Amino acid sequence: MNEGIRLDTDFFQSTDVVSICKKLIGKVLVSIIDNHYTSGIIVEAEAYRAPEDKASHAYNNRRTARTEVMFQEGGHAYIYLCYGIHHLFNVVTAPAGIAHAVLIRALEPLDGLEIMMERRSLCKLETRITKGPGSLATALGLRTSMTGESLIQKKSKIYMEDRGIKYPSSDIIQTPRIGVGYAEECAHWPWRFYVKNNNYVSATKS
DNA sequence: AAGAGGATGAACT
DNA sequence: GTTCATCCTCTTG
Repeated sequence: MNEGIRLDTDFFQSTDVVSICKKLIGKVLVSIIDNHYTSGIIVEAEAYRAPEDKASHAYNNRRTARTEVMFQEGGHAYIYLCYGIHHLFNVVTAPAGIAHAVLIRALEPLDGLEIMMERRSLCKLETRITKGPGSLATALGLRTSMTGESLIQKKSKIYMEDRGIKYPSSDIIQTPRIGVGYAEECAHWPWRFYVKNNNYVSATKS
């Protein structure tokens, strides 16, 4: 399992969540859940920038029991349930009080393939193992009950690291976000980044 | 107390 | 391309 350099608290404190989002492409997301080590390269992610972003759950600095963790300082996990079925994993960014977050939308799997296949009920390796935010959360064993967990502490069960993976900037594509059509003028903001020609990037609805 | 709807994915045709 | 599974959170009364 090829140790990399853990992303520390400084990485997540910038108020430029779009830049952080772009920098996360190529970083590795690791989880150690139920004693299983699993990881994958982040190949698709989206930035959410409250208070002005209508697509964010914390739009207009709305504070509820669910969104409260988004106001914590950068480096915490925000995991919530979507459509009653899917657990979606985000990293909170910016200093405390600023509710920015990055949604991880797709991974290229690295470690723990067997476990991930089992969690996804696959008998052979298919790209859909970690394609799409709900899929990757299932593959890594991430659940809404883990929302608020720190990714920074040494004992963290969820964290990110840099293993020196780099993509040419021409291979990092920037587009509008997926599934946020309700967000009016914010819907077309190009805050989604993904790796060109990567098979694990989720399909875009045309 | 009740109801609507959502940062989706899978299995269909 | 279409349908639908499925349930938590927030809003309203």
